[in-house]
Amino acid sequence: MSDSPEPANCPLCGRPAELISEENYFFRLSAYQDKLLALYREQPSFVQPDFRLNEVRSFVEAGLKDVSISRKSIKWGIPWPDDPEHVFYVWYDALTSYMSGIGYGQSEDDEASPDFKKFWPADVHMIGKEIIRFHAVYWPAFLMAAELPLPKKIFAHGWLLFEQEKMSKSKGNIAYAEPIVKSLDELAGAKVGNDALRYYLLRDVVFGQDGNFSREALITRYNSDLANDLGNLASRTVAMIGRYFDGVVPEASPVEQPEADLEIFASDTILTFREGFDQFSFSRAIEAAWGLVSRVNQYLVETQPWAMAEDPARRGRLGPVLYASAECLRVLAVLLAPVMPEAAGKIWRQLGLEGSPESARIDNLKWGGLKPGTRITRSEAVFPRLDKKEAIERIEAMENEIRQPSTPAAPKAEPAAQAPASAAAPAAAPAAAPAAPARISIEDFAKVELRVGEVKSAERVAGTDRLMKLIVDIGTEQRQLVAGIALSYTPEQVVGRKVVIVVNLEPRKLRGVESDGMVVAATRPDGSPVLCTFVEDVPVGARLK
RNA sequence: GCCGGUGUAGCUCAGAGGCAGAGCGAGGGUCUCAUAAUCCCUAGGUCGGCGGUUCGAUUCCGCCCGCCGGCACCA
Repeated sequence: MSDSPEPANCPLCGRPAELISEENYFFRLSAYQDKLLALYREQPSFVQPDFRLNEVRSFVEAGLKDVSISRKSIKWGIPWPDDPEHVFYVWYDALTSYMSGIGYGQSEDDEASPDFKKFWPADVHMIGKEIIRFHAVYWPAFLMAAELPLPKKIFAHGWLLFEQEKMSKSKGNIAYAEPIVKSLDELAGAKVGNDALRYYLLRDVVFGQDGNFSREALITRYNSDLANDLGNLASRTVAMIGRYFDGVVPEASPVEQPEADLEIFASDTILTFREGFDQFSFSRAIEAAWGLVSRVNQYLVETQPWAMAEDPARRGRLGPVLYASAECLRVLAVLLAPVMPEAAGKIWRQLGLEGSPESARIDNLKWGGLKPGTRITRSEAVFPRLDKKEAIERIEAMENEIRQPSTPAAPKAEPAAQAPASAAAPAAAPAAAPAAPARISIEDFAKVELRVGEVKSAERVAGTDRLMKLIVDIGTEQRQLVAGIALSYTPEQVVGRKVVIVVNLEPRKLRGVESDGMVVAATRPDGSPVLCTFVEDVPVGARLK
């Protein structure tokens, strides 16, 4: 078993781990170290963001161990060819499903599948940062071994933190999308919640890095960016065309300098926006779009179309000004369709356009697509303004409702820790099992000898974060053992404490220090340990059962 | 412990060897087409600390401190 050592208890379900040994097949990952390093060197964009490439590279440079890729003790799984006793184990088959899912290996001629030909090699694997190693190291090595083309890029996104903390089911600090979306929809009286959440996350979080979710920031963005800036721009533009041109889009010419400038600004925005999306810099792309929103609002104040309407001498300018504004809105609807499909559609329809903004491909987006003579229709606000306090309270109330034990079905989403749920399948292995916790017999339990011990001395193991060397009196003798408790305790805090010791565990060296036994501790959600203690006094050496 | 990143206005962050910037929030003003929205003005912040290079550093180098991430370690 050169695989990762198992913890004493399963961190997911808390059941004790069992030490077993069995024969496995291995993949010779060690043989690919140089080839992988060459890949990273020649194709630095293979792993993104770039700081992840550094991590991956240093992992590989530290030396690769062969990986176990089969199991004998598991019944389910893909059978090993020519050895029916084995099935493939997680990563090997999970990663392979990227290809089998699009037809690879489904016929004699492996590469004959039209889907496989069309989609492989993938342009990008979009994954969570916690599985970068499997996608940026194992997976290309597997593919090299099979002499298949590698995906062009692995992009690892970050995690979403909740008010600066990692989201965790046991802490109950998870932001579920559903109550947020529903609350906003209800308060606004329109379907704005989904768009608002998507906008907020893509705009506020630098994609690739960890982001922080806060309800207050969400509502602030909603009001200032969506309601005040974009929503109001749509409202005022459409209203003026309605009022001054009976709802018909006016002629675009004659164009004067301000309109010409605006057109250039809009065209630049399209380029910047596309660039941002191409590089997965969604926040930058959206920022650029809002640069245009501001620019048009500014343009309206500068040109003052409402004054033109009153002034016969300038009335001729009114049409081109409103046309330019409306055309910017159309451009924005196309750009923002992937971010806010609902709102983009609403703006599109208000402008009287056919089809949908999604169908008007960003690649083909150019100034001038709005036809004079088109009949617009003013309808309800795209993003009605919300009362911040009320909105936050509403979201919290709805979240609490969902957490009620009366509706146990509500909390779902297994990978609680990482918010943007990870793409591939590592969770499949642990997640598939917990349905029926395995029971052990009393005899099995009796094999574990637990005794009360008293800590006589304690010192940190130099050069480690968590290790502490303890001398513990277990009644019959004094034992030296190494415990991973230094994150939570100082040596002074544990000396003299009574603790629970597993005394009949095989001795093992940790960082070169002999450890004969194990201290029993619970694990907090953040991984820090809490020593097992007694409320009443117990004699040293007492056996637990 | 090793490796990498980061520390800039109340908040979120840009930035670049030579007058410190944006958005939000806050204060003041303006317009009235519009969702009490828009637009304009206002932030005097030791650009984490200490040294060094330089005519000149917040921007380059070194050390230190804080925070974040990766690896080792968690029997």
